[in-house]
Amino acid sequence: MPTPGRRVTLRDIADAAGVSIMTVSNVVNDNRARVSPETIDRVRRIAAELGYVPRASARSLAARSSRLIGLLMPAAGEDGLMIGPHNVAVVDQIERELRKGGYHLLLRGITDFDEVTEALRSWSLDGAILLGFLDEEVDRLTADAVGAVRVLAIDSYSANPLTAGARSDDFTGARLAARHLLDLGHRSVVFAGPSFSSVGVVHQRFEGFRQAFADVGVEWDDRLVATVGATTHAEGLALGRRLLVDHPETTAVFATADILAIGVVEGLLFDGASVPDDVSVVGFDNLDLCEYVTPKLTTVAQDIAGKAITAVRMLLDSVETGELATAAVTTAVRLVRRESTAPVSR
Amino acid sequence: MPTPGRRVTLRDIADAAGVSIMTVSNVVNDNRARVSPETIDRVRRIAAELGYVPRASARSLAARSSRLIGLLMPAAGEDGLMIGPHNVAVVDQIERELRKGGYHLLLRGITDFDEVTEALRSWSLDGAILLGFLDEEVDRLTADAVGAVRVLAIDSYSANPLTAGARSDDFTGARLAARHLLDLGHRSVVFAGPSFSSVGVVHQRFEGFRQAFADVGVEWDDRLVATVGATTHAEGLALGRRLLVDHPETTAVFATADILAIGVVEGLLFDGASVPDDVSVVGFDNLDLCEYVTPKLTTVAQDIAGKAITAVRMLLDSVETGELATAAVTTAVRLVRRESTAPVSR
DNA sequence: CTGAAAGCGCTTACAG
DNA sequence: CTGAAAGCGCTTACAG
Repeated sequence: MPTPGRRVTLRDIADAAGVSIMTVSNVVNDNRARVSPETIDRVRRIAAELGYVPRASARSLAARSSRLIGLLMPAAGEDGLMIGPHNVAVVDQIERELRKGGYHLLLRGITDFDEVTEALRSWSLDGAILLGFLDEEVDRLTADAVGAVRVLAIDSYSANPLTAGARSDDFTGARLAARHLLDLGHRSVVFAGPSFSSVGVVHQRFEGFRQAFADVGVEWDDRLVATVGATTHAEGLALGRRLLVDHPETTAVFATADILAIGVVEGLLFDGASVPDDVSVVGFDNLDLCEYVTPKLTTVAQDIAGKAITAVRMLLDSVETGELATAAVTTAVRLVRRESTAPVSR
Repeated sequence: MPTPGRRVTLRDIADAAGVSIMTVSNVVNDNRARVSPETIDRVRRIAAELGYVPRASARSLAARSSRLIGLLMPAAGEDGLMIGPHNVAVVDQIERELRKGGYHLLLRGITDFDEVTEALRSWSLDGAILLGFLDEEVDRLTADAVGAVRVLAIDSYSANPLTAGARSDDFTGARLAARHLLDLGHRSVVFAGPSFSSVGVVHQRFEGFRQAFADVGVEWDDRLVATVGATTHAEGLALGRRLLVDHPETTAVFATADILAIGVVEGLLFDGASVPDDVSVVGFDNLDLCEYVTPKLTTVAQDIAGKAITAVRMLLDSVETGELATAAVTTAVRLVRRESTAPVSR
């Protein structure tokens, strides 16, 4: 039983076992080679009896390593930080993978990118994962700013060598989606997504989309880009409603996110168009949601778990070996055909 | 500029400013009364120049307080920890509210409830929030297990005085939903939800549901309880498909979660029934998803943000005053009418 | 208003 | 295989 009022320390165990503090430390840290088996057993038993839990702060201070990994995400003032189901799945996987490796996760919303330095240093993080930042923000991260903390960005196309991480094969995903529509006979295909000047992911998807047209030797009309202010259901809805007004010849839409695609579908239906009979729609992400809506959404599936797990492994490798990852790792994507796409009928 | 290779400490600032470490400490911690204005200015300036960031581990070790709050959630082996959009919204709000208060969030999945003790102690957490545990697990938490850590449970009906937290008014929510259906003329209303022997939230919803029938003097047939193994779309779908076989007289369903309700709707539609013409369906939570499905789901809206913010405030109050909250706080709910409910037609 | 000293609980060379 | 000592970077009484 722990002494009431005070927590059990190495000292208590050392006294009870008649050994030095450092021997107890060696046992607790599994430096087996340095202690005799009998001592290990005795110390172990006493530690368990006393309900010993090491103080992470003391450990962290003395060892200059915290086994603490930060997960940093942009946080808008009032909107909070989870920018939708995709990131939720990523966070989920990251937490589990870290826990498996004996690390803890510090979750931190970042309002101003300059807070990153403070966030990285205050808890002596061993490493940090950047999720959801713009490439240009990631670019700005200097060796000075990160100090000894290993940093890795997910879904980033920044060339910053400090942050090489994991991302999906966005180029191929969009190419598959567009090719699917082309194979169904569609030629007037709208590309719907946020402005991609600063978002590498969207830019890659745009390039993959165009590549599919080049692959089959079809000219694509640049005017069929539909830019949305944000990747939201509401923006998709608005886009869907004006789509056949702005571009009456449209027979298909590729949206850079499921949530956007679902809004587009609803907007089209709202004004009497039929999906997929009049217009086919393809999304990106393969959220659970795709199965719940009518028609079920054809989309590009990312291997979110694979991406997150890869990121964590890269980071922990880097933390444990001291070496930086040399290049970003790309995880596979695949097309998932459902009910929102059909052969062109016009 | 920080000395390369070594982080700036109080010592560095003290030397540069020609004062003692503890004076710097006082400045950094805003103990203004104890230092002259000129000294404060000088120390501040030097600290900023040097890019000083306090080491949280050293601070935590010395001060016996960490400004670190744990968020503990059940984690299934392979399924990860986020049990759906509701908890996501809660996590989001909690993180922001903690950050506003100058605290950090440690996110931790719990595989075995006994890990809670270790989780609470290792990082010298100032407090912890329990999200998604069973009442019986919360019941088991002893003063010994929590030690000096303030603990608070969200959505718990455990009577454990150590964990009094915040929850929605589940009773009233279900009562409103059932009353809505009764007002539309429905009498054969199925109650669909997980087994509620051990889940207080579901139990409360069941009681509120029955209260609505009592309110209007209508007898409710106990056989209309449909128990699902888990609150998932798949379980809802299966339930929806067998509903009119098992209970042909059913004209309405109240499900304890939106995701379940949406599955039920799809199951009903799949077998040719119409929603709401043949069967009305009401959910619970008011997820964004309710707006995306067809028909849009009538549901009970929880004030998720309010619940999360209340929880954080209660916890920080308790941490800062040293006093335990005396009772759980209940946040308001309201009925949101959409397209999945209509007057009874049979 | 300011400082010297002790201590928070651990790990890390180093010596035996 | 085991231990004494120093130190990680901070805060906390205490004394002036």
